[in-house]
Amino acid sequence: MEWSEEIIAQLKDLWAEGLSTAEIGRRLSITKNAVVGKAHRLGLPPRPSPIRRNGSKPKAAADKAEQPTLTPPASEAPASRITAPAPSAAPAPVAATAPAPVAGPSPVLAAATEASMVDDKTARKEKAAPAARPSTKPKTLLRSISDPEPQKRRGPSCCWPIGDPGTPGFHFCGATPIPGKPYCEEHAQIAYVRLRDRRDSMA
DNA sequence: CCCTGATTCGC
DNA sequence: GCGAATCAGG
Repeated sequence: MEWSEEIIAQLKDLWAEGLSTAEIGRRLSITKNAVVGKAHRLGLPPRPSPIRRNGSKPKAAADKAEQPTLTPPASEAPASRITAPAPSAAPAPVAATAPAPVAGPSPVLAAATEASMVDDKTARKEKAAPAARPSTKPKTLLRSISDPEPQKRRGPSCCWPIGDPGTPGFHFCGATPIPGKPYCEEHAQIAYVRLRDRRDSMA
């Protein structure tokens, strides 16, 4: 895997957005392990992990246990864990039960509601979102998120990866993104889709 | 079972 | 440096 600057930028971006490692991996056509591994090497902020690895050492490395003569004072900073709503795991507080106000052009709520209903377990087998990369599904999905700062320099542009990262033809969408998001409206639709249906719809 | 992220360790 | 294998919690 060639971790070009672009790819790394993408990784950081997606990581900062709170996407799951597997999700990021899917987007970049790599495995989640690669994502996690790279993220660690990059020193990206760890995510709230369900597990705590200690005590049990499966294989080797059980010898270099600890250095008793070295105990740096734990001056840990207050862990400010932002509860960034993971798009693929925790849909934003969209109006799930609110009947979409038919009055105005609000496909947003409708779509969002629909997406919210698509709960895992129940619909994961259903191809509710066969969204691949360059898909064009007229669906608007917005997410309430305190913008994680997409790009700063120059005009923001959609950074949805087109093609496989690293390959010659690879490029980013470049369209004007939704405010607060790294993707344009078109790609935000498919970017924030849940389910792993995507994986077989890719490439 | 599915998901998740973290760590280890051979390459 | 990389990431599959593995671990481990939900």
